[in-house]
Amino acid sequence: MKKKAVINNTSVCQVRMQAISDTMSILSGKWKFHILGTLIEGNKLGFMDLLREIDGIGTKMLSKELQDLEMNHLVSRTVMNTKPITVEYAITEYGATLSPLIRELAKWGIDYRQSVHGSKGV
Amino acid sequence: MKKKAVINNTSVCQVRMQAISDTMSILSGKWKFHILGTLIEGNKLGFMDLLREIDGIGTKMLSKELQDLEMNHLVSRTVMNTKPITVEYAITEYGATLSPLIRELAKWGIDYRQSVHGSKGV
DNA sequence: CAGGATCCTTTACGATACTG
DNA sequence: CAGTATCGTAAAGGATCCTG
Repeated sequence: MKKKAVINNTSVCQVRMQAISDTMSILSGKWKFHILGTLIEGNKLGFMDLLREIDGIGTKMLSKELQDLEMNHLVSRTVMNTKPITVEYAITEYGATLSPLIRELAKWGIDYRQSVHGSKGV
Repeated sequence: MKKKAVINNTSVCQVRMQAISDTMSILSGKWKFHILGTLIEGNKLGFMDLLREIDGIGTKMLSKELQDLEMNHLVSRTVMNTKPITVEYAITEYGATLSPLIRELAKWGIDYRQSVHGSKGV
């Protein structure tokens, strides 16, 4: 009985850790959350729009991260028929399932600032 | 009018990006979510317990990440009066505020597996 | 405009061995 | 048991320049 409980708990942990690893690997790096968050706000943005909105990112990182996100079906990429060509990036329906996570991430960060500013410790 | 709206939106974005950066920097690295998740499940674990539960981590990373987390008041460290000494790590009340975030992270990872296995694409 | 190619620096991480 | 010290590798990220 006890042994079984431990085994179950262990496997539950394994599942959680695997899931967290998956999410982290897909959203790894310094910029993906910023890109996704920006695309969730204002849908349909050009490469340059993103470059301007996301403070500090360069063209190399932006294009690389966008490719990663596109590969995982989190953002869509549409080449417009203009001259010179422009590209529109947008969040996909699937990518939008990350909204709660990103909201939590931002919320916690804001609360953190408050807890550091507001009181002394903690 | 229009200009003001844009400015507001921009500053809202800046706040979000700052918040996300804060959270990411505090929870950076490969292991912090795993450590926190493990401590949230079973409270009060020893160094070796964590080493066993968290698959793949080594002593160096574990001790370093635990120090980071302790500095940010997310976990507590208690040296027990045993011989040889043992140490108990636990999640703090403040660290527990990360539960929703970690749950979301794990949930999304699980859903992701499902969407990859279940159907072909997306 | 959108991005690829190149080069370079920094950091993260891991393995191993050692200590109170 | 609970770490620290040392060493080495790999990956991430940034700056700059170039192209269709």
